[in-house]
Amino acid sequence: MGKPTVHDIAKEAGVSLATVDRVLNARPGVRDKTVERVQAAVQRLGYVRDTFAANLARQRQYRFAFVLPEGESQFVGTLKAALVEATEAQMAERVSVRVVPVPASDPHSVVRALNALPVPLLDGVAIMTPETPQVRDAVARLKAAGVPVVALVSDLPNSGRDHFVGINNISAGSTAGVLMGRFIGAAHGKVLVVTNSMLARDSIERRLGFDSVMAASFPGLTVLPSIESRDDPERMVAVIRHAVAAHPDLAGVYSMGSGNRGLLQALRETGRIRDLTVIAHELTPLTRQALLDGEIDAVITQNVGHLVRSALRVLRAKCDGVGIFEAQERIRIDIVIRENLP
Amino acid sequence: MGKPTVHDIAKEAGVSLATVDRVLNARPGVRDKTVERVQAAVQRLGYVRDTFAANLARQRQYRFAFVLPEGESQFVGTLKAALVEATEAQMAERVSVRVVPVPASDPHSVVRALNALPVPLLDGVAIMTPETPQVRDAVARLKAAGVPVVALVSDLPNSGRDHFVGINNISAGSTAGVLMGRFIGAAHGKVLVVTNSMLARDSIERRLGFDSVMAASFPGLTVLPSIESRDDPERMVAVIRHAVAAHPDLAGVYSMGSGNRGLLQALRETGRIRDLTVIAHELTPLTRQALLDGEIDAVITQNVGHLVRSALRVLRAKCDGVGIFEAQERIRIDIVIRENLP
DNA sequence: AGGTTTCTGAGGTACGTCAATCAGAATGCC
DNA sequence: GGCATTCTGATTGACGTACCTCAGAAACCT
Repeated sequence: MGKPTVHDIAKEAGVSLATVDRVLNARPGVRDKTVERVQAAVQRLGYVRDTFAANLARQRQYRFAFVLPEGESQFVGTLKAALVEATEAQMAERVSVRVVPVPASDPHSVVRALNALPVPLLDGVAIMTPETPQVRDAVARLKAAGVPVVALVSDLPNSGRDHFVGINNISAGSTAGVLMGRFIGAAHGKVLVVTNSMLARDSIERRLGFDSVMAASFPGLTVLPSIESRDDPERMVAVIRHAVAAHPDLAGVYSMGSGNRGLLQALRETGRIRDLTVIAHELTPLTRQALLDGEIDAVITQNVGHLVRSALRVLRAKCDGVGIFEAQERIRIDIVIRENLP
Repeated sequence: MGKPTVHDIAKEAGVSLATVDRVLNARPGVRDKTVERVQAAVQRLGYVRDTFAANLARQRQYRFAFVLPEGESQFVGTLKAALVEATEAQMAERVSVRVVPVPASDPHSVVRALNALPVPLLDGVAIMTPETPQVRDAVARLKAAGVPVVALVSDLPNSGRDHFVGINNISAGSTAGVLMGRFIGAAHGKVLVVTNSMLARDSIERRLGFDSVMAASFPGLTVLPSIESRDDPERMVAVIRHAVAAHPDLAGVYSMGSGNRGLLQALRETGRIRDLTVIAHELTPLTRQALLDGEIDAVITQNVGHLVRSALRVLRAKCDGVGIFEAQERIRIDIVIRENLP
């Protein structure tokens, strides 16, 4: 015989359909003893709610908002593309997504945008912004309003967010460190570390992981203090030029954040890009080409497709009050070299 | 207003519901001109079939069989576990899976098992077996009977399988090669390559990729002829012991297939496991522990969760006659070191 | 015992699609 | 024009669950 339905449960438990429904949907008005009887029947028959039918009957709609940094970052661009692709594929499953661009560098605008979200028309929010106390408060407000919230790419701990979809950046930094040390091979040399901003949580954590590995496993390599480009390509070119000139024994460059365009351009100018071991983050058209050209040796990345699909799955699960399948939601730290480019 | 339904399409096209249904489900009995009218309406309104309702009404059942090698291989074990996990998660989506274990080394039994599949009760088959002409024929028979077939892990080209779920093993070998060369660092040395069988398609392809990279990029390193363990741990121990003794300048070991237990044990015995750069395939409890212990330097793997989920998605898509979302189904070649262990 | 509150049963409608029926319209053919 | 054939319309009943109402049963209080 086929899968058990609510009717079978009702018969098995010796109660009516209405009672089974009340128990399954945690509605009030059922005695504890009866609840137990129903749950026992569910167990015995191995009943699983038919999500197709349930979603149909419930007229469920998943309206999500993705709060993403505006601007021309390639990483955010690929993320958005993946989001569009994923939502198109899920349109048949009643998922609709609205992207809310925010100026990530202006905390006030971010908070204003978060507070301006049309809460009653939203079933979930994914947020990718730097962590500030005000953002934490805004997230807490969303949560209080009953809207599930996931942090995307960069975590918002202590904000009450339901879930973090992204990688462990300390591990990512350690991974970069090991590759850097082993790829350089030489016993001695200097390593340059660049990022757009050391204020971002990601960069701090990556540097932490990177340093600990370098200190522990490659004591002969000297890691220079972080250089910040502050989202300014010209500044990047200038500081790189200076650093390369100042350290003739420079062996590697670790780019922790965005701004790879300026970095690569600057390194090309020095004429030493091929001799250096260059490791960057996030696979984008730019870094992909640099990998193919042999300018970048390895990219540490997270699959944007997984990121958005995981975020959507988690938000849906939170809406349904269902548990999530942890193993599937763990975003891996991908190592990409020319040979395993996807 | 909400999403358009079949009723809206009917109104828009000026036809009845029945006609819309016939067009949508490619049933006969509609004039070409009317078909076009309906399709135009679908386009105009942006109608997308509600899969929840469709699957409910259709009483769709996806009954799949996974033909997997029997035996105690850790990789197959993790694959099975992932399969169980995935099907449990999809139970609510009417997917049921039966695992059919076959003695992979005996082509006749494999073919017998394939031919014994209860075709009328099956909606799709995933097959992970070595490629032989008889297997190709059996797959062709399944296809002829209208059963979608996907090849899993190891491809079955020219068999008419609908899809291959797995990695490009030439690239996997190249990836291993680059890591081997760069991790060794030294200009000279020997590299041992071991596998259980050089008859398997995977091993041949991996060796191909590995050799081409080593020859092109690391000419100082000498790659020794492949050693086959033939699934015999004792033989593995013996040949490893011999090889290590014969080549004092051995710098690395590349394990292309299974049999890592015997390999690690043999290498431990020689006392040189820490000095050697060891690269293996497939992340299993064994290789994971070896990574943590610093015995293996890197593992090239494919995520078993992705493998089975992709196989299930593709089979479902083939059943529904729907296209697949290529980007999501491309299985990546994962590089795992201690620091980015998932 | 009476009344009040808390549970439960029975029954219905709806969700969007599939699948089937049957009658009627349009078309093609001679 | 008559007839057979091919299309089309209108209608209906599933599918499994959600959610609502209303009446009646059971338990609880004084």
